[in-house]
Amino acid sequence: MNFFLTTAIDYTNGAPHIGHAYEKVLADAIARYRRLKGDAVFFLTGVDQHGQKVQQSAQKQGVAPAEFVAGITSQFLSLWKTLDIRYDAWAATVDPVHKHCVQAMLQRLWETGHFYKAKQAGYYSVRQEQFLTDKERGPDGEFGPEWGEVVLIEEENYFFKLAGHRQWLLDFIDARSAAGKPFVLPDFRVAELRNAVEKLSGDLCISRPKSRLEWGIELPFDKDFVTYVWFDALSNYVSFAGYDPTPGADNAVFHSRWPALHVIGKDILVPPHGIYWPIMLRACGFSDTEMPTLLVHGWWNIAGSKMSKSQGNIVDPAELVKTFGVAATRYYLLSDIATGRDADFSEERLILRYNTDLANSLGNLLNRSLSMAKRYRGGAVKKSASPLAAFIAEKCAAYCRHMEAFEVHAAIESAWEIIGRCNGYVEETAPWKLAKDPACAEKLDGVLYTLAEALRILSILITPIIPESAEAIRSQLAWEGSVTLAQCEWGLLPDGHSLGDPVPVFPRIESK
RNA sequence: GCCAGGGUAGCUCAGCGGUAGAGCAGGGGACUCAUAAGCCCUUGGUCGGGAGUUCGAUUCUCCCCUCUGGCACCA
Repeated sequence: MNFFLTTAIDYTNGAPHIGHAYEKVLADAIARYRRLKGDAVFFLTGVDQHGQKVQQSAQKQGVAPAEFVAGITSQFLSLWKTLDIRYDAWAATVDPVHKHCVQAMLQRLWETGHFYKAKQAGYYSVRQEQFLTDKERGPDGEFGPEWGEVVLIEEENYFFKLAGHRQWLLDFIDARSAAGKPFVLPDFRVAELRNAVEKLSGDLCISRPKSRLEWGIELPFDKDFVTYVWFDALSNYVSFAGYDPTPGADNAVFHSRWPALHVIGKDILVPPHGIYWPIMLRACGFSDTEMPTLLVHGWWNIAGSKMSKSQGNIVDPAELVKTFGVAATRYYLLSDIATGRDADFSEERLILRYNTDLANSLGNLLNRSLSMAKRYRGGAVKKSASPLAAFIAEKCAAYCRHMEAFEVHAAIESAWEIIGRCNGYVEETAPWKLAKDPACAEKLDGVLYTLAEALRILSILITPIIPESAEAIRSQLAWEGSVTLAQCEWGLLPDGHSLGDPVPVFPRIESK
């Protein structure tokens, strides 16, 4: 089965923060799970490099936009490497492939009458170089001093007709929900989107005159304009998957991938992904069955409040990895938040979860198991049946169910129930006592094999969460078999298999 | 103002008609294979406030307070 998932593309105007990192880690975990399952995964992520703010920031630094963007982009690329994000394609919007696709899409929609040119009048901040809406007005109804000089200007722009699609979109959203395949996940966000669609009025401005913004993709039908924001950003999901918008084009490769699961933050559900995107696709001729699904995640708050530059509470994920390691960072981001909801970030909590779950529970289980196998049997295990096999199979099934529903935190819990059960099993069977009594030799063999097998299976289950550590565990188990969900079957460790030496995979973080 | 979702143990949250659960933190214990890890037991809550429906409500209904999103509006 083919599985296509994307993340939002990050705006290259500033350094990545923990929110960017969370989204990619979440998507990566889902992608890795589907690979384990045997799906042909196409995982697309990238950066949004055009636009006003980039142009301004570049100007401020006295460099060309392309150069500025390359610098920030490299920060993202290096972070994804650090975090073990394994994507299949990289969407950078300055890419010529993307540019061609966007222009072809614009041309097609222009020719089919989805755009019109109109005069727009409004309050414009010269300093910020943007139109202001009533939202920007202060409590006194005036535009605050942060906007500088505000003038009323008129400007011609191109608009995308949205209003005519309102009823279709409502029906589509309802139909998907009724079919048990909500357009938006978790489904509590469907109501929020529906609400917004109900109130949909007016069209979408899709251009900026070059006199005001040069750093963008030129409209193919009017050289004086570049396209602004959404036709540039959203279309990355199709342009980098091989889509050719030209009517009648052969899109076999693209269609083998599409439709996608878009992993996005709650801030960009309404209106871009929930309204503009499906309408853009429809205008391009996509049918209802060719519409994507949106997986909307929540935010990490810092000490209860939003992360923001002005509050100076931005958490740098690269720094986090440097201090605590990839495993601690990924594990924390995936386990301490319920998909779709918000959570509170704290380093204390990260350390706690790491020490409790990784070092004490899983790490110690591996360490004590290998140590006993080595001490009592020279590292060799004898294949045998286990009283834990059924329990483990049950938890594997629960793990899969949760992963399929993108409830990664719940899947992690299922895996950790196996660890808890194994640690309890060690206490119940007390191998150190069995080892003293030659009559218990067979029983001891059974316990040691059970622990080794459980750890082998666990190493598969945690692969999507902490791939590097999973590999380290397999290496200590000296297991070189393939790593797929099918390998979670009990009893694949051969009779007489020789385990490796115990070395702590998750050294405790000692905090003062 | 409107829509949605919260307010349950010190903390993070689950439960959702029969007077409450988990993990972590706190307290106690037995053990020793292990990263002073693991295991067992345990303290702890008038389930935001009020009214109603019910034999019975944390769980359903209504009102209020409060938090979080989204939308709208105004001088």
